Amino acid sequence: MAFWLFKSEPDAWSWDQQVARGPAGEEWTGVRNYQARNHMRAMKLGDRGFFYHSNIGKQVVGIVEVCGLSAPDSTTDDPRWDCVTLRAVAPLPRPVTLEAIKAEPRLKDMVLVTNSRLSVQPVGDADWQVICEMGGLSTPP
DNA sequence: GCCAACGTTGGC
DNA sequence: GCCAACGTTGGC
Repeated sequence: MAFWLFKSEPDAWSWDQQVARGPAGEEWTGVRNYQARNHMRAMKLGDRGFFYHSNIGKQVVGIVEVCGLSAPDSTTDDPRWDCVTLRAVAPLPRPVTLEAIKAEPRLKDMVLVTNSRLSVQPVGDADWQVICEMGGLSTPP
């Protein structure tokens, strides 16, 4: 299983809204960046991801699961853009802030730190564990 | 609100 | 194919 990180401005789409969608999930529309799209195309059902609030909060707030493979993005007619479908799995008992991530030496190579503009990014297995523990999940769901 | 970093576009 | 101009993102 692979791990990812999805960024969203809570003004546009928040963790609470994601949770409200329930097990059916919601299409992760609006990505207009090739790198981010390619990551979504590489995702498999059951892959897990962090849900990160950018701009407001600047913290990882929850864990999502890929429940629909990459498919044409319904919010555009441009055939270049795809999106996956995500469902909420669990909130982090203690959200992990960008500040805390930057302060953790083991996370210095995270894409979130090295390329802050990429909205869908891969997360290494070790980094996943570290952030889950920082967030209060000793056993990731 | 500002601005640096980055990605994309389009003229040549 | 290069690169200047432009637009967007996102931290501060």
